[in-house]
Parts: sequence; structure tokens; C-alpha cells
Amino acid sequence: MSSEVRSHSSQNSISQKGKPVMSSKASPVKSPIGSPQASTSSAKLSAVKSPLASPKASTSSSKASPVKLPVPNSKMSTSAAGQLKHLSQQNTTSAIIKEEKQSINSAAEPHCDSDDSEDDKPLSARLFAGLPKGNSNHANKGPSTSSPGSPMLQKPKVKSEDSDAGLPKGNSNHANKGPSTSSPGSPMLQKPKVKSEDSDDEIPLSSKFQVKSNAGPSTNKSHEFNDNKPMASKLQQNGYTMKDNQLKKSSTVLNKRPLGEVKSSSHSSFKKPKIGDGSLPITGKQVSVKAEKEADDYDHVPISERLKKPISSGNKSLATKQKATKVVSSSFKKSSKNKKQVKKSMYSKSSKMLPSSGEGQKWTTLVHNGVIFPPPYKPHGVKMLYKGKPVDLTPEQEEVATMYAVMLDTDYMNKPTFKENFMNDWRKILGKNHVIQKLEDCDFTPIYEWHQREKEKKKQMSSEEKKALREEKLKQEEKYMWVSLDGVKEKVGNFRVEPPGLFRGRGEHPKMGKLKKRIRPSDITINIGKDAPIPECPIAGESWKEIRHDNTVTWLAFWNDPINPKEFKYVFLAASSSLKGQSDKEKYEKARLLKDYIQGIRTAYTKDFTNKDITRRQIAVATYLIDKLALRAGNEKDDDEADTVGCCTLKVENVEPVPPNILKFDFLGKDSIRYQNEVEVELPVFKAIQQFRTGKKGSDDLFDKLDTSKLNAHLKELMPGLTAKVFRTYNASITLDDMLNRETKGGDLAEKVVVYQHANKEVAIICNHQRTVSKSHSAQMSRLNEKIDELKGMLDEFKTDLARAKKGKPPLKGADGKPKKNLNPEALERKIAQTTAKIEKMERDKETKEDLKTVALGTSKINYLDPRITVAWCKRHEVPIEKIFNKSLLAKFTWAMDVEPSYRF
DNA sequence: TTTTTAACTTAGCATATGCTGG
DNA sequence: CCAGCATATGCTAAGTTAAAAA
Repeated sequence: MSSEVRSHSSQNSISQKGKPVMSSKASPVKSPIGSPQASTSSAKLSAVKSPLASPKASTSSSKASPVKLPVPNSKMSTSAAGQLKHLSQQNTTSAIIKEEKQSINSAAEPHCDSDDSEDDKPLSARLFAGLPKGNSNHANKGPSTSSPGSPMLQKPKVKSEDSDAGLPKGNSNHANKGPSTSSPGSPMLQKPKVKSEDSDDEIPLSSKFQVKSNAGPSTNKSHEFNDNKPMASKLQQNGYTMKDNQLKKSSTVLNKRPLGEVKSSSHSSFKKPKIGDGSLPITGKQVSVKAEKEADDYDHVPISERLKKPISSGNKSLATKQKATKVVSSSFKKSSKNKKQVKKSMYSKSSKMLPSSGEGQKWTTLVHNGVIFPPPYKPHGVKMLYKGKPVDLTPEQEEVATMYAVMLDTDYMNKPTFKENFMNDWRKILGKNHVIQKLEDCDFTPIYEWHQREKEKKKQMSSEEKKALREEKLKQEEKYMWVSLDGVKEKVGNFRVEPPGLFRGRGEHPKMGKLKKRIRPSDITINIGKDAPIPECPIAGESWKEIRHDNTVTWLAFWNDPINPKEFKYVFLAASSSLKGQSDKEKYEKARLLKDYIQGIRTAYTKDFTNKDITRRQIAVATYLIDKLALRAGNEKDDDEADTVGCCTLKVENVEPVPPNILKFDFLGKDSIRYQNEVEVELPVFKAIQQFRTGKKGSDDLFDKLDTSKLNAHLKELMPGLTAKVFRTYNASITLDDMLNRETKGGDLAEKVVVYQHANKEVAIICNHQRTVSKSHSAQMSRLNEKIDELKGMLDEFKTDLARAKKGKPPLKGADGKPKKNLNPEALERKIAQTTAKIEKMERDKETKEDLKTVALGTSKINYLDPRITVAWCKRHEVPIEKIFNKSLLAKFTWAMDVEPSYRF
């Protein structure tokens, strides 16, 4: 464990308030009120569907809908084969998945469907107690950020506070307690119901909140109102609300995507089962298909209903359902693949896979060519200076000096730890009695400048040369880029061994600056199929450390991390491989399963906020924070790692209770990214936190009776396979699904894309996905302002001229003193309209840019948002999928491309 | 139980690419 | 055609979680 706590304080001074701004800025936002999707969508949907039906793969899907998923047929050079594979694989995959789920379900038994309604009610009631509050939080904040509290801030900004201030709400605590139903003591929840419940929850919540939200007075954020509506929807459950929205930014970005080839193409395939079936123990495949659908439908329906409730009612649902039913598609593809635990199957066309296969087996045959090493060091002979004089260094010494020299213009030069670690390791290579003794007397600039010149040279090389170089490199690497897994060609992720360098740890990492030594074949263990030829060692005279034939793991090779020898660096398949795709899909299915249990889980932990057993109370509060704020589990860390925390490792000083019921969070999380947020919580939670803090130092663990394994063990009792991270996936995906369906109104393509980006941003904020502000940001902003001012000046001129023109007078001279063309009033009117529109667009772009300057949208898209939500939404709203997913994402998510338009998370 | 090991997912940053408007 | 950016990708650090070992 870490010992001290230094943490946060240091860093950024952030002002809290600042950030809110972003969101709020908003402007034009439109509240999502009205009916959600509405007409247009539905209409479209229908259209869409029909096409879908087509089976075959990719194309099918794509074409089908008007949407146009771009699926090209593929091309991908090499990949053709690959594509096929995918398809096949997918099928199998799906089947497998199904199986798994089923089993899972059985355990828990969540039922879905029908019951819902009733259940819901009860639940909701229960929830009230618990959930509601959560919502409330938002409310508070509401204004500003909204959501989840405004996690937004962090680093740089400030902000949040505002919102807080606003908060008055206390919210509902009411209930806290009691959920009627649930069983008293234990947390176990009973079964989960299905969707409907959600709705219920929501509703109630919303209502509650609404009140609050209003409260939020203050300034900021403006959009609160939105909350109301939304509330209804699920978000609330989470507690998040969202507010801002805003701007649509112009299409700009989006448009670009060319798309290109996607490899995906096909897929098709399967469908998976869903939870719903749960009950069925079955595993059969075909069956599963149906089951799946049904399940899906349910989900959808309910959801839609939910939505409706708040607002309108429901036709949509109908629409969706219908569609759902129809499409069946899928299936086909053949091939085989394997998979997972169960087995592998081999081919089989129909997919069938059997349950067989063995435990944990990940593949049957695996053929690959090993890894590629970085080229040996080439001495440049440029001499650095020591006490002003040139020094002769051996190639080995020069190599390390160069690693440092190259970093002269980075912030690491301001880190004493970096310098010390570097010097200690370099000294070992220099030898004890080397002339170079102190780093302060070293002058690396000659090497630095040499490096800069090299970079410049490369830049100048023109395209042809560059292309030639690139092709040569490709040629060298090609054999390492692919593997044959169960007979299918798959792409390898990182086949290049990491080159030597200086360790760049994030945050205040104790090991930053240490030399990461060169990895040699004798450091590497290769994993390959028993019957496959052992890859030839690419470095003459050397050999691999070890050869293994372990088909229960997916790595192709690994070596010990030179910085931390207890850890490993693995070579895995690329994200586009079916192996990764399958586990990705399973991840989302697990999160969807949580949907059926969430209500009960929330009820249970709410109840435990006041449990007499302190461990139970801590588990309850920790689970609440993970659910509501999307915190990470928080494993213990060693002293030789950066001092960061997650939920279970929060320190007393990281959470400050501000009466009556607000918690101020401030800590460094993964990657030393600061998490700063103020949240209104239910009174019992507030009191529990106060109590956990009493008698402890700031650096003591807030949850002293807890660790991640205890927490996960507990979660596992609530739902099969449930762990802390599932909540992040669940909350991210459910938020996207809800927002997309609530806020997509008609509008043109650009507007729809803006809706998506807005939802994406909300998720990024919830998950606290940040990015550093680009160096040129402020310059870019001022340039934008200048342009806007310039346009405004023009606008004024046009107005003046218009007034004069109407009186028959000629226009005034331009700023440059030259006379302008004498335009007629109509022309001037047009100019004015044009310029006004341009200004408005620029203002919107400016706001969006400022708003997103610290928000990273990509991380959630890659890791947390069920791609099927996006694909289905695109199909429903005729948005080309390439507007949302780039080439890599399309490849990574091939398994999701054939979802039915009616799919709901 | 607790600690350690192993395997895999999730993250931000640096760079390479590639649009776009002028 | 080019500058100025926004995006896409590569890279590898930093988490999570399950399971084995102590």
C-alpha cells in the first residue's frame, strides 16, 4: 500500500468552478424534451428493417438499411481471408456467448419480461429509498454538469463548485431506507426483473429530482431543465443527469471520415442471446437465436416504454418491436472458430458448437512467426559536452545519453526523480571512474540538436522516399503481422518488441527516468501451437528463452518488464481479431445482464448503508460510489508505483463531507488523472462516510475493512460474474443508449451526429476520461475569436450599407478606404444572412472546442460503449456508421455490425 | 487469509496522417 | 500547394480480476 498520501494537493490548482462552464455554455441547447424519437425515427426504422433481414454478412447488413453501413466488401488486402474468418467466428462466438449467459442466468434468475411491470413498481418503491437520492445529486449539480456529478473537472479546470453551490437540494432522502421488499439483511437481491423496472425507477427518480434540478440555480449550466425530462429515463437511475447539450457542432469533424475499406464487412452472424432467455438452460444454438431475439425485444420494449412514460407514449415501441421481430438474419457464416471456454469447435458450419470443449481452452491451432526486434543501435558519434568539453562515449554509453538528450524538451527535465533515476542507471554503464560524474555538468545539446536535424531531414524527405521506406518496413514486418488461429488468419496487435528507452511513468512515478533495457530473444517466451513450427529467432546466434504450447491463454509471446521484472509484457492479437471481439462482446453482455439486477442491487446496498456491520456498510457505500460515480475498484499499490487510488483505496483526505449531504472528491486516479467532483448523496451515505473518517488521519484508508477482492466477492453473490468494473461499462452504455434515444429528434445528419457526440461526451465526463489541452489551444481560440470579430465587423458594414442602400445612397468606403461595389438591398440582405449564419456556426464550434478541450471522447467509444447501441442507432436514423466509427473501430466492432435496428442495450 | 503471479483490459500521450480552407 | 489542425494509430503504462501460492 501506498504509504503516504501526498497526492493531490499538489498539482493542479484547479479551480473548481471553471469547468462547469463548459457544459453550460451551452447555449442553444435544446432540451431534449419532447418526445424522444419520434416520428421520423420510427418511420425510418421501418424502412430500414426490411433490408436488414438479409443474411449474409456484412453487406447484407449494410445494405439493408438505408443506413448504409458501409461495408464494403472488403477489401482489405490481406484481409480477405480475415474477413471471412470473422464472420464465421462470430457465429460461433455468439453461440458460445449464449451458452454462457444462459448458465449465468440460471444462477441468478432474473427474469425478464413480463413481470417487470409489477416488479417495477415495487422496485421503484424500493429504489426510492436508495436511488432517488442518487438522482438528486445530479440535481444539484444539475446545473452544471449534470451528470454524475460533475466529474468533469479535474485537472485544469475549475468549476464544479458552482453547481454545488447551487445545490440546495437535499433531496430526497426520504426514503432511504427502506425498500420494502428486499430482503432485509442480506444483500442478495432477488431476482431481477427486467427492464421495466428501470423505467419505474427512473420515473420516480425523475420526479423527485426535478424539483431539485430546478433548484440548481445558479448559473451555470443552464440546461438543467433537461434533467427533468431525462430524468425519466434511466439516467436517473444512475444518478446522472445530463445537462448541457448543446451545440451541435457542425459536422466538421465527422464528415471527414472517408471510410474506406472496412474490413469488417461481414459478419453477420449470430445473434446472441441475451439474457432474457436466461431461464433456459439450453444452450443449443438455434434455439438461442430465437431466444435472443425475444430477449432483445423485451429489452427494447420496455425501454421504449420507459421513455415514453415520461413523455409520450408509445408508438415507437411498437415500431421497434416489429422490426425486431422480423429481422432474423444472421446466421450463416460458417466457419468455425473456436472459442472460448467452451470449445472450439472447429468448423461446423452451422455453427454449432458444442458445449464441449474444454475449459478455458482458447484455441486449437496457433501458428505465428514470433516477434520482431528493433534494429541495433547505430552510433551517431556526436559528442556531448561535460564541463564544456567534448566527451568520448562508447556506443552503449552514447545510446543512453541519446535517450536522455532526446527528452531535453520534455517536462521530465523538471522532475528530479527522472534525472536521478536516469543518472543512476547511466552511471552503471559509464562505469565508476568515468569522467562524467554529475548530471548537472552534462550538456546534451549537441546530441539534442543532431536529433532535431535528423527529424527535420526525415520530414523533408519527400513523399516518394517516405513511401519507399514505409513499404520496405512493411515488407519486413509483414510476416509478423498475422497469425493463423484455428486456421483463420488474424492480425497481431503488438508484434514489435519494445525498444530500449527511458521509462516514462505517468504522474509522480518513482521509477521515471530509469533505463528500460533492450529486450533480447533470450528474454522472450513464445506460445505457439504444438504442431506449429517454432518461429526462427530473428537475431543470429541467439535463441528464445522458452517455447510453450498453452492453449488456455491468448498471448503469443511475453517477456518480463525490464522496469518491473515481476510484471510481463505480452504480445496479443489485435483488437480486430475474433478472439478479442468475442471477449469484448461478452463484456457487454455481462453489462447488459447487470441491467436486470441493478435495481435489486441498488436496493440492497441502499439498505446496507445503515447496516450495523461496518464491513457491510463499507461494501454498501463503496458499491454505491462505484455505481453512481463510475469509480474504479481501486487495488492496493506498491510504493514503487505512482500514488493513485480507486474506490477501495480512497483515503480519508480524498473525500470531504460538506453538510448537509455533499461529498467533495479530490484524488488522483488511474494514470494520475485527477478526479474532482462534488456530489450530493443520500443522507445515510453522507453519515456513513463521516463515520468512516472519524478517528483517522487524512492518509488513512477511508474503507479500512475493504479491498477489491472482498468487494468483488460480494458483488459476485449479487450477480454471476459481477465485478466492480462492470458498473462502468453498464453505466456508460446505458447512458449512451438512453441519451441517444431520448435526444435524437429529427434534424439533418449533422445534427444527429451532434446528438451522438453529446451523448459520448456525457459518458466521457462520467468516466472522467481526460486529455491534456493541446499546446496550441489558446492560440487557436484567439484565432477563432479574431475571425469572429472580423465577421462581425463585416456584418455591421453590411447593415450600414443596407440602410443606406434603402435610401438610395451608395455604400461607405471599406476599411481600406476603397469604394465597394454598390449592391442592391436584396444582395445585402443575403450577405447579412450568410454572415450571420457563419458567425453562429463559428461560435458554436468555438464553444464545442472549449468544451471538449479536456474531454477525451475516444476512450469510452473504444472501451465502454456497446457498439451495437451505436450501430442500431445509425441504422434507425440513417446515419452512416462511418460518421461515428473510424476504420479501426469498424474493424474492432465487426461483431456488432449486424445488430437489428431495434437493439437496445 | 493474504500475497503473489498471471493474463487481459483500459488509458493517455506522441506521432503519423490526412483534410480543408485560403 | 500549404499551413494549420483534427484524426487516426502506435505505443506502452496502468489498471482489474482470477487463480495460485504462501
